[in-house]
Amino acid sequence: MASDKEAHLNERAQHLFKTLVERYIRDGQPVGSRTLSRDSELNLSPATVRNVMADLEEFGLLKSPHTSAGRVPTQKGFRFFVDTLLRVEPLEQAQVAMLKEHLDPTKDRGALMESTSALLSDITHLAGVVMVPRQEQATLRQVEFLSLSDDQVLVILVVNEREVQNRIIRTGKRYSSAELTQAANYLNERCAGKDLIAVRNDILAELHDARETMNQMMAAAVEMAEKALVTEPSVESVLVAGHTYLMEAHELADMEKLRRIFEVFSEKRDLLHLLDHSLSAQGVQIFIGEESGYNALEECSVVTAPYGADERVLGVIGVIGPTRMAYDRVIPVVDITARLLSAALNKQH
Amino acid sequence: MASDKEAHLNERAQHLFKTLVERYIRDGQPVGSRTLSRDSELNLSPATVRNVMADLEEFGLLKSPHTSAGRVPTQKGFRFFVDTLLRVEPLEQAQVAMLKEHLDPTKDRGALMESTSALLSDITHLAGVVMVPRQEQATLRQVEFLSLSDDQVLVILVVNEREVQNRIIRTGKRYSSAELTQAANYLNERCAGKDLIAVRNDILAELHDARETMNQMMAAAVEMAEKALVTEPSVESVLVAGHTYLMEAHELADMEKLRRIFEVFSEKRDLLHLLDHSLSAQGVQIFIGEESGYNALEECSVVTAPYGADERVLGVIGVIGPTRMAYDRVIPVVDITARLLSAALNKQH
DNA sequence: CCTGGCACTCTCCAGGGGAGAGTGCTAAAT
DNA sequence: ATTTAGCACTCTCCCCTGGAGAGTGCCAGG
Repeated sequence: MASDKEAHLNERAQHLFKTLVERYIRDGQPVGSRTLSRDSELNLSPATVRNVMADLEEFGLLKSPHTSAGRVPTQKGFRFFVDTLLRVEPLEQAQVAMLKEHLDPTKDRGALMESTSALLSDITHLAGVVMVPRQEQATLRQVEFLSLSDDQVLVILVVNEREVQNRIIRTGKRYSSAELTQAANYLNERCAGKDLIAVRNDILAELHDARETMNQMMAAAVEMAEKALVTEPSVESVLVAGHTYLMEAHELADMEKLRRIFEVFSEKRDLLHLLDHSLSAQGVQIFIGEESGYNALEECSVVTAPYGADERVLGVIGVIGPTRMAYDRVIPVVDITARLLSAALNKQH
Repeated sequence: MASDKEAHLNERAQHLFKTLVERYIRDGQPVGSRTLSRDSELNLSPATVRNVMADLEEFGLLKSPHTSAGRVPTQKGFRFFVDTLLRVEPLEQAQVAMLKEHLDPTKDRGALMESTSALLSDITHLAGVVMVPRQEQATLRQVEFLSLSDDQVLVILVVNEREVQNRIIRTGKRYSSAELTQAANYLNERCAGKDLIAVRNDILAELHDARETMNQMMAAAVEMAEKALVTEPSVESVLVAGHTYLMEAHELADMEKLRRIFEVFSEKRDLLHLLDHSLSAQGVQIFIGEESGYNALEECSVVTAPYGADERVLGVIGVIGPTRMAYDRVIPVVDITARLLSAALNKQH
């Protein structure tokens, strides 16, 4: 078993492997035995280092691009490095302060999310992504109806204290503005403070149980609430910033590869699906290469962390960059940013 | 004078130039005398064609990448081609139908704008951009206030019939929800149907003229209206779609050029500024290469058209792609799309 | 005024070394 | 038994070269 063998990697091999990966992350070029023997402070001859490297290659942690080109970590190698060798640097105080300043709880949610993705990419020089809260976890605060034309009504929902959603629904008949106000009042009294899902279930139950006993006003309220709440969460639920940083990455210089990566960014569906995996995780999660499940990202890594408020997970933030990224710096950035974002959201009451 | 000389270009030279540009737009490769003599149906020998080409080069309409590589239109050449030689093809009926279907007036404005940029890029295989209406030209329909915390109030503005804006303002004191409702009623009665700018001016005038005679309620209304309306128009006022198409363009294969172009897309300010120029134009406008005023776009062309509703220009749509683009197809697409978008917006009452 | 012919120029590509980097293996040293 | 030095070997990279191909400019003749 490979994992057996890994367990048998002696101290020295691990140390050499670690310095090799660190060197590779710095320079982006295959590391040879001579370089490595100098870099590691073990005073070993290149020949000895070569032997160890051969072993590491055997274990699948290293590979060489070609016969005489030094060695490069494999994906498995990066995984091993991240899991057991990596020691992250704590974030500089100045950067924490900077993050705090920008993640100002008085901003509305949209602005907070924008700032977050921009911050992530600015600090890490990678692409920053933010999955914004899904609507299901939204508490209704107030609802407002406004008649537009014959059969169209504009619905304004205030949810989660400071977030406004609006949508246009088609109703069966024309409602007067008095009727609309009444319906809104009815819903506000009855449902304010409830989760949107709960509201919807209530409404459907009502529709089913008491159809005949409903008065005109309730009927209107029910019809509109039902229509307004079935609308799916807006697809606009992923933000990407700074993808141009990826164009500087030497290992992604191939236009075709890059195009496929950018296409993942445009296809928000895929990105959402990817971030979904991290929703239930505890803290920072790392997907190396193919682990993300997307061919287009086979030379990329994704570092994510969930964020939330009131003990409830709301969404995921993260960073996408070449597999060869400075994990020791990126991980704390994503981690702290998620915490500060959560804190900001928590203060929004 | 160059323009003098251009005027003296005889029929034959113009014809040859036109076919050369068309050929170059098709293939993207320098056109030689032999090819051109075959392509033009003039039955001229390559040698004759060469003489004409030498003249055209003299006029600055053509240039050759190097001694033995055929010729390519210059920016000036493209300008001449577009201005006086180009004959646009009318759009296929199927595509018009497709556009009509997607530009459905029952969508809200945001969705319409999204669709427009997506359609532009899908049809032309270039980057589609849409400048969304600036807020100044917004008619207030209804306003709503909601108390958030001690000194924060959520303001919801319904403008232009079906568009909802919201922002959070800080007030000097805490208002009760009764006060807020009163203030909202006051404003709704007084200002519904007016332009936001006008509303703001009204409010400021009121503040100045009658400070002492104002009652409590009016004071609240005025304070909030003032705060709510000074907020600048959202920076989110440019949409870009399909920029990955540019990665397929052979002449933009250089990563550095491409990065600079993509940076223009990210810096919405620049893009806005560029589109601003077209706001006052009548119909389709074309910027070739440096004419756009951005170095990053020196190998690109921009084709724009303003759109609007009720005789009023609201914004600009357009397409950005390599200078070598199929103008005869792109121009009508941008033109018709702008018209259909305007029509859709007009129907939104 | 057009055309055929011709010398010329320039790119592109394939092939050939040489330099440099790095490896694997073996045999000696510790 | 592990480490090391030495050596042959294998790649890539780069530069050079030479030939093929494409296209040009110019000139002289139709």
